Amino acid sequence: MKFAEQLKKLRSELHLSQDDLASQLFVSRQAVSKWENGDGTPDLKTLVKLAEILHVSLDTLVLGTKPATGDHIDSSVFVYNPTTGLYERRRGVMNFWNFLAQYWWTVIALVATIGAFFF
Amino acid sequence: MKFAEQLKKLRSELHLSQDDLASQLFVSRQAVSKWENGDGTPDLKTLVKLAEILHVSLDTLVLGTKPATGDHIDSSVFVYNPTTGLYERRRGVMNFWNFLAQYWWTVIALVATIGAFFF
DNA sequence: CATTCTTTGCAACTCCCAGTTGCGCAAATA
DNA sequence: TATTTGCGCAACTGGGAGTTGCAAAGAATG
Repeated sequence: MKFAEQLKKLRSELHLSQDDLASQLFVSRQAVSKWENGDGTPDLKTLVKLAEILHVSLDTLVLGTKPATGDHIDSSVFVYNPTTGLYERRRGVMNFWNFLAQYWWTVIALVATIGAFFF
Repeated sequence: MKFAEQLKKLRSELHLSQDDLASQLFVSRQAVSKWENGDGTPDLKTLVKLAEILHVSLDTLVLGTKPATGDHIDSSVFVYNPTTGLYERRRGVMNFWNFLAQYWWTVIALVATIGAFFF
């Protein structure tokens, strides 16, 4: 059971703060602190999200063991594009404008909906 | 999250009763029943023991998949800073809600601004 | 140096839910 | 028919997962 150390190690390797993790997991920063200090463990659902964020298998995250090498695609790094039918390397950082480029319709809908309240 | 089905499947494959599992895990028989019916999840410590008894990896038990191969650092989450000479963290892929979590104030401002046009 | 900002740990509290006990119900098995 | 095995559901309880609040050590910034 190397979860605590693994978490701290993997998190620092990604240059993430406890706060960064916490916000992505929708828990408080102190919760993450407890996990790393062995003062508690996350629930299963959160644990799965953690493994995704840290890009490791559950076995690596919890036990610190290296998983057997396989030849399948890591879904956390590649995303399936239904249009092309291919696995494509995902984008990196998404800034505000990248976001708008992809979700402009959502924003419009949001504005329209909220705007409706003012009439 | 296929834990419930996986547990039931793996257990029956080994011809074990819920009672058998429960006694090995030092929990009540009904606890195992809840897990299989999706009415709850075991704690992390118990989960690890469960994977051992069932002779499967945590990923197989929880996700129904083989352990991920990509237990490596995703270089796309780093950017090189020529000034500091260091690799610094940058944010990964954002989904809609992650975005809102960080830019909710911007969205509010945006809505307010656009809304002003209607008055 | 003084002053913020960032990152983290610890104490105290709340309350949710994992686990328990108890009961009932089908199927086997004798 | 009785008995055993295997399982699910309702009701309850206690521990701990998560929270807020406070404080400290470094790192920036001026």
